[in-house]
Amino acid sequence: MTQKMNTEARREQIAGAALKLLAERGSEGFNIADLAQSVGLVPSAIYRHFEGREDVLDAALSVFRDKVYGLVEAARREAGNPLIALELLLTRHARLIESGGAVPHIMASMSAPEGHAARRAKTERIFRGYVARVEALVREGQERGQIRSDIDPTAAALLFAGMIQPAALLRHAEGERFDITAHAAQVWDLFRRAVARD
Amino acid sequence: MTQKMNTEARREQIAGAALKLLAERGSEGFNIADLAQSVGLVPSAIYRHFEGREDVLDAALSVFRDKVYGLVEAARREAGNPLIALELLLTRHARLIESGGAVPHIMASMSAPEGHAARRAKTERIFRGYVARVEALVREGQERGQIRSDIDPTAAALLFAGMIQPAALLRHAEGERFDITAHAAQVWDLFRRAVARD
DNA sequence: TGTACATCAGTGAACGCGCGTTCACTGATGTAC
DNA sequence: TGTACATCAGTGAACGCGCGTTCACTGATGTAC
Repeated sequence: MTQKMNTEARREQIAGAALKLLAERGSEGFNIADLAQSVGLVPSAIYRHFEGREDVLDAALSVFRDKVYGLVEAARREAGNPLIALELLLTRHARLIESGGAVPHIMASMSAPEGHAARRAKTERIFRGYVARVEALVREGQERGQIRSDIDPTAAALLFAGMIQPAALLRHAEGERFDITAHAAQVWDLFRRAVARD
Repeated sequence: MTQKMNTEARREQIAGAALKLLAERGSEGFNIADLAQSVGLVPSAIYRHFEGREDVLDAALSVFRDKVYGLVEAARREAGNPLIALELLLTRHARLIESGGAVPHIMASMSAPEGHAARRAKTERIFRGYVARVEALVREGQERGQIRSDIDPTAAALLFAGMIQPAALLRHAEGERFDITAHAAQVWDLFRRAVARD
């Protein structure tokens, strides 16, 4: 028998493993049997800690949310100003995708209309929260005079969010041959030229 | 009994209906029973015209490809110059999403790693073909002096592809309240400023 | 133009696989005395 | 510190539903004569 763990620790472990599987295979390919195996358990053991598949997905989404929001916070904290924070954030997104984080893929897969309505709603809430945080950075940049004041912060934030999305798809398609970090740098130049003052 | 049709006509009809369902529900939510019902047939009748579910999805992807490539061609043909062609293309993407075309959603759903490898490969090929066409427009713009020559056409094309993607997600989340056409106009301003000469 | 026949799209019942979920049981862990 | 007991995480067999797929049959359509 696999080593026992108290249910809180197990929940966290399972939710983390679920997010990893989700990134690799999407919500359609995600199944309880593989999840259980990835943490060294038997499928039925999952039900000691979660009510069911949907409950696991919900927990994985929470882990995802904390991770992504944490990325924004870290960038804001570490950078001296909003524009550099955005650049740093983009670089880290690129790195996350490179290491298999598959952020856009998770977003798309979880917000797909086939799933439970609650799951979709939560995914969309997470996305809106992300956009709102980027928007706040843009506003701050405007106040500090780094970003042109005639720009709509929402539009800029959505453009920012879209910068890595297509690249992630290409990355999947072409694998190693596609250099996502180099791409991020080039697209950042374009973005900067679009929004920066001067 | 439903009116008989020759198999070629039925195939086209079914493939079109499949694409519509795909846009509404994603590949996970797509099932043979609903597809059959949407064309007024019984599930088993689908197998008169297709080898199986995967074959239907393949046909739907072909319809999708022709539709999207057709959009690019039309924009190029109707516009006087590359920059206007891109603007026109963006507007039409926005309109397509508004009317439920769900382009980004189909891309994401069909390229998800859970499906048949062949299906994923085809989706990625379609996407690359799309990017290549936009890239060609960018190059043409550079030759004509409309677009700055120090810009990497691939980066510009990928940025272009990303412009409507996040908006599509928000559109799903917020529904009518989110004006995708207005968003497209704002983001176009940003894009134009990033790539246009002067 | 009318009749006989072949073809083939559409039907509905049945099958079977995958997979999420349940349940009675086990045995490890930690607590009470 | 040692023993008895309660708790609870982990197990494996079994169930059942959804859904893609098969198959023998039907009857409409179009062609040959």
